[in-house]
Amino acid sequence: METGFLKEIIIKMDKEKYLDMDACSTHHLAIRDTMDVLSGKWKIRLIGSLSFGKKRFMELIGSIDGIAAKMLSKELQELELNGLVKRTVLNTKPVTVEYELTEYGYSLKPIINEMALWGMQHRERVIRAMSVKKE
Amino acid sequence: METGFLKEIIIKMDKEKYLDMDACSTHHLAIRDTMDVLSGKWKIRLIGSLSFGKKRFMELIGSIDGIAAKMLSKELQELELNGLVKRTVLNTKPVTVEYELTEYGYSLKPIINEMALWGMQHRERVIRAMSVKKE
DNA sequence: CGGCATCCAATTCGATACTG
DNA sequence: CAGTATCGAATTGGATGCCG
Repeated sequence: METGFLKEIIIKMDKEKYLDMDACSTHHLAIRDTMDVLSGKWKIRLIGSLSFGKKRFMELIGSIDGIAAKMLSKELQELELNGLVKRTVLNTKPVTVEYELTEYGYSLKPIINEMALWGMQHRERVIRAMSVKKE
Repeated sequence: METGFLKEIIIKMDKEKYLDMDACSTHHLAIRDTMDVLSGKWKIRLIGSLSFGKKRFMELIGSIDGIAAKMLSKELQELELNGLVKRTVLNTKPVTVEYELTEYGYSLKPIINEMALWGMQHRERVIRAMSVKKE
């Protein structure tokens, strides 16, 4: 887990990115990076939940309806790999683990706000289109 | 295809979204909407390519290295369903089809810029972490 | 409690062949 | 030219059980 953070990303770099830029759009690699970091069924909700403060593993399971332990574990690890989340093991018995957003995690705020704004506008647009369709 | 635009989104609405908001993060549904619209292996590159102007189907295949006709067709349809891309069939023989970004498509610009910015910073962060690791 | 291993289902992606 | 159809591979997500 020590070197995993780098290893995984290096693999991605070598595999299909960072080398085959075309002239059409020079930013799509960086955009994909961002999308990849946020991709996964639960990551947005996870970040949302942690944005209100530290939470333990079971608290997260309770606060995110429908998530299974395996997925929670997996997506937390991915967020941790990318430095967005900090994991702290507490000296209790049985073990307790606390998760929290890092400062770097909070740096996603502008993007997330942009996406929330556009998503809301998009939904309104869809609903408007629906009511037009009905007439 | 006439009603598909609405139908697909309505299905999504009924299935798992728009109803189960929790108190933790009230925006994650809208954020997911945005992510869903941009998800897919080629959509970002497609938008990037079309941001330089109209292109025909074969031009897109030529400008986006590695994409197969099936995927191009599929992702163009999804973008069209969401109103981001306009499709025009020209009266030629054989048929020619032109694709272009709509005004609405260009409304993604703030998000895409935000994501490109964060993605670049993230990559720099990773590279910096790598060189630290080497020492 | 906080996971991991295993197995299974669903979705996504790609290669190839075919059509008006 | 601009697709569709079909098949198969790969990735992703979920259910269950085990373990320290």
